[in-house]
Amino acid sequence: MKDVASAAGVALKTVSRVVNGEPGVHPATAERVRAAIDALGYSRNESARMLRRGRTATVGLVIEDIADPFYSGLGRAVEQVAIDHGCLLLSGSSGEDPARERELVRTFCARRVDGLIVVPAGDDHSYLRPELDAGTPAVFVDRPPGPGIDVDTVLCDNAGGAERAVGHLLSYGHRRIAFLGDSPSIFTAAERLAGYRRALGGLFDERLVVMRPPGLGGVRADLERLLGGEAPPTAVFTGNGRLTVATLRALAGRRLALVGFDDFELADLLSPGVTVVAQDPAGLGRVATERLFSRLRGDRGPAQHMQLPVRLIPRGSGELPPE
Amino acid sequence: MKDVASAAGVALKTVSRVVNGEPGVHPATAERVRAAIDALGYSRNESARMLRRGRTATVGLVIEDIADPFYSGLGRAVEQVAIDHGCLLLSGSSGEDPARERELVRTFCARRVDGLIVVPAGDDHSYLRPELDAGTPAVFVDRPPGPGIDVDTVLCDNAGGAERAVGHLLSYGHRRIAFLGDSPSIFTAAERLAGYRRALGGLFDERLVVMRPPGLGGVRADLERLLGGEAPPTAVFTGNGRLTVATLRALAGRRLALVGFDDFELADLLSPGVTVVAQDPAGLGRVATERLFSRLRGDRGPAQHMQLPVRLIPRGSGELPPE
DNA sequence: GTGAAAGCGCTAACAT
DNA sequence: ATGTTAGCGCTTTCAC
Repeated sequence: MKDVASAAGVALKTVSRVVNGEPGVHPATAERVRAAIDALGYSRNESARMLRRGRTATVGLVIEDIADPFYSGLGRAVEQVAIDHGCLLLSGSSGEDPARERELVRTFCARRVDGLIVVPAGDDHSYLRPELDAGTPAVFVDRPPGPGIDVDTVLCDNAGGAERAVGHLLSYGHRRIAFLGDSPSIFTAAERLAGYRRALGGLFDERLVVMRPPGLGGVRADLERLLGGEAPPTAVFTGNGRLTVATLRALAGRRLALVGFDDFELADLLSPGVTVVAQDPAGLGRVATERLFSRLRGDRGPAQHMQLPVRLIPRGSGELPPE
Repeated sequence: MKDVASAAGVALKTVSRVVNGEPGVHPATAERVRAAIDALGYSRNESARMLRRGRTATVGLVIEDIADPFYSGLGRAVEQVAIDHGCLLLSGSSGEDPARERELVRTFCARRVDGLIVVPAGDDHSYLRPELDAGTPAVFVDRPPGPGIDVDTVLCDNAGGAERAVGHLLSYGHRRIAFLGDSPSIFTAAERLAGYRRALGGLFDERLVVMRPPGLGGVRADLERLLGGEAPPTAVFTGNGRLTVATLRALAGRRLALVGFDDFELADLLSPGVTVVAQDPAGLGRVATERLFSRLRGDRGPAQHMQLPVRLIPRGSGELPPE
């Protein structure tokens, strides 16, 4: 920049004005400066700019795993909104590990990101208190923060969706409906269990509920046990996309009514097509990031808690009759 | 930091030493400093550190679309290697738009990323010359840079894979094998066409080749035209994952032998299972990023051009006999 | 073992 | 319309 200034025969500040498109520079001078910039291949050092301005034009995104289609769809939407606001995205995967989540948030904050979008892995977020107090806004997506942290949240209607899924199966005559859910420590899994239970009412039978992390081996064994027992289920409700896929693999062609939470590519091409309760991952990301930017624009109102609707997509597997 | 120093009754430099774990600080002093840090909730300002050190501990990743499973798998691997080296990831999607690719690279360079991993969208990368000369290493993945830019590349064996795919269909008795590829301006599409052609030799018939961007409408029409013509193909080779899926949708259950380039989730659950030539997206990302870090470690050798193998996974659709 | 001073490259505030 | 000065928060260099 110093070089550009002397090459153009102006002061530093004038170069700064030209680079930032600030008014009050004579067109001829501006032209001279631009020529010097091109000749020297100068580009503004954003590190210095950030330091001086106190803003980094960066949003930090902590998600579970960018390679998971649900989260990559969410991430893409976050990226798009960030770019629309002139910000770049610093991202990291927590891999469902609270310590890693915390480490990522810490690192992002040390880099002074302007704001955070977090899909939390843990349930203690007291470590965020200082950052929030220091004015770094955070929006939690897909899952809420632990107790005592009152930030904006954007969730989907987990319980309602589960209720719809199970209601759908009930309406097709099923009375024994199993639930294969993720670990109950995960917020969404617990919510979906609650919706499942609410829909079943008196039909609820805890022997038909299995909750544990996905993994084909486990799902296969669980399914064999359920189907081999006395009074086996005639339908199954799977609590997330990975469990749905694992269940389809484990079923290996056996016909069993199934509704899954989360839509996934090719669900329509399987036979039968897989009936799902579809969330809108991109919508979650978009709404959350817009919320973040309205905080960055100065919104100091109380924390907002938004819930996005889900929709049931019948494709065949959820409309199979009992036995 | 100033506050920490005065709270602990030491100089700035001593705080700096403690924060960075540099030797030469009395344990008692260090303890006092650490106490002050905790009390004040201090955390090092990385922007300032970056400015001073000239290194940002950040890798820039430019890909086509983070929501595409191929690229999100690649991105995850890049992230992992970056983290293993203490770096964070700044990422952006180009959406197959050369201008956007260039803009992302420019922005990343202005932020002084230590290095770049690029899946290029365009074929003119002369804009990278100044950055490369300035010492910012770049590794191109999945597709090579345009002419005149000699950087490390990590590609997969596109032509060889296509040859394998078509050879597989030939060995099952097919003689009229169509190729549905992406736009020929895309490097991988052109390479796969070359492999297809090489495998067919004298059987090559340009009327069986359609190359254009994916999109269900187009694929459906192309397929109808191919299958409705005189001497229709008995098999089809699809040039990437999206085209494979679009083709499966367009086929809507009609049996036609098919081998696709790129593996995808659930390919094994369709009936018949979809035979594919599988790339290793995570491998591409990992190898490329390791290459980048060896450059950052000071490797000044000539540009390396790596090629990762692909493997054919027979699942049924590629083993269907003609008609 | 510890500290003082200079400066990374930029922008904000205040001249001119 | 343009320039000068100070300083963002840190690390580096060199002195103690």
